[in-house]
Amino acid sequence: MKKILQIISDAPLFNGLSEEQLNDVRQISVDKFCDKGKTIFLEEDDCNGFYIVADGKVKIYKVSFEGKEHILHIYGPGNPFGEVPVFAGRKFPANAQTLLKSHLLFFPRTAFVDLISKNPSLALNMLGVLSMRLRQFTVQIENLSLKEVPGRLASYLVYLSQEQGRTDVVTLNISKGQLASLLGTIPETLSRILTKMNQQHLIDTRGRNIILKDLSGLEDLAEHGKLQ
Amino acid sequence: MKKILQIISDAPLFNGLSEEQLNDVRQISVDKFCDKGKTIFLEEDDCNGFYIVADGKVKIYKVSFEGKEHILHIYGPGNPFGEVPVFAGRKFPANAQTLLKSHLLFFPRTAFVDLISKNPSLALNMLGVLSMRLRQFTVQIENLSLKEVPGRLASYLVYLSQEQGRTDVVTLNISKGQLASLLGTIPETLSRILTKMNQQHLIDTRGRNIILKDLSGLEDLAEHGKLQ
DNA sequence: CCAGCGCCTTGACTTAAGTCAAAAAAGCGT
DNA sequence: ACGCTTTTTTGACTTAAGTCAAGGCGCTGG
Repeated sequence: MKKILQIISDAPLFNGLSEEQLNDVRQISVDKFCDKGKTIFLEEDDCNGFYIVADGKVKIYKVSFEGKEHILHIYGPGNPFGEVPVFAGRKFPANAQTLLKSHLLFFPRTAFVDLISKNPSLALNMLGVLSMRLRQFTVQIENLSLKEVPGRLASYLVYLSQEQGRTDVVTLNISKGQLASLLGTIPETLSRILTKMNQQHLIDTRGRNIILKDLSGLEDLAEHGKLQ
Repeated sequence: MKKILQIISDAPLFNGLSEEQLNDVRQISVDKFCDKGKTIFLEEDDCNGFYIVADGKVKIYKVSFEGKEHILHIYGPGNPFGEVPVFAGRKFPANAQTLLKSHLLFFPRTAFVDLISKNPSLALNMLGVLSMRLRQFTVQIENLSLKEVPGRLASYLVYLSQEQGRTDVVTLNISKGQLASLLGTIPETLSRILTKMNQQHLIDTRGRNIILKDLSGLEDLAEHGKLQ
């Protein structure tokens, strides 16, 4: 297990804080260990703080009335989540559950707000985090409403390629079922589209490894939003 | 034209600031007057500040490769927009255009960041604004991916009913074409669904006035996401 | 090595919603 | 009130993607 102070100082949210400020942050943090599949909070739950993933993986998701699930984010080490109700409204806007055995840091609301009030750079960091989220949501909404599923998948593959720094092959770090939910579709549809992309020599799927045979073709598809 | 200081002190973003702080805010604001249909900024434009609507109406929207438009927000007096790149990334994530002749206040990036650093309550207000936006986006994504168009329309009508404080009738303050774009669909589809809702005695459309004949039916539809 | 289980794929079918085209209705300035 | 534009509606048709059901693949553990 990494030292807590190390985890905190590695998190982008606390970037550029002084040793002393980092220690203040550490003081208010509370450890929380969760097994795989543990629900951390549910939409509409009252919130008294937010979390940072120290280790493991967490999904943030919405569920429809019929029980269909749409994954909004999957967060790994260093990522904060559940901050929205700290600053507005008090209730979580979505659900959170661990995908792996995880170690979380919990930051109580009032203590954290105090800290922010005293540290302008922490406030600016948090504004940066929320702004990045808004940017990502903007892209997600664009994808959902202006692109078809093949375009969304292509966007995701291009994103993975940048994320993983490779132009030849990418590795999915989630199951295809979860990927379908992240793209706003269902496993059957995703599977059919992967098959089509194989046929068109855009990619070559080898389980969770996807060989990018035509990256510029994928970029095109991500841009235009339609297959063929 | 309302006095600028009045506009500023009425905006939620500057809620609870002292007289002196409000004056500081005023000092850095720059007036901008726009005709109807004026593009304020385009996605990917470099940003050197954000805006608040003093008077008029502004749409924030994305455009697909084929030119199809999806409206993300429509903002009226008191609403800030274009804040994301002030705190992260520097480029606007979407486009902004006036829907009416409008009066905007522009806040230059560096001066505003200075102000925030000195005023913790301003920082917290801004965190609140961004958090509310994230909450709204979460709902939008839920609507787009987990509900069908009738469900989204019902949600919007219920929202309008709360907004306007009436349970009997609501008034659209945008055209049906714009509403279609806001709901992530096209005018033809929206028109057909309005007709269906009329037939099912959920509503009665009278131009831009919509009589809510069965509000609990609409709430049901908004929840379940399917018509019939 | 095989059984059993979850994950993924495939097939046949249904359906919500988009496209294209045209008509009807509503605004708007003169 | 008139002619003009813009917005909204309607109809016929196409299509992307969802549903339901069955089968295959690849694990892990006995």
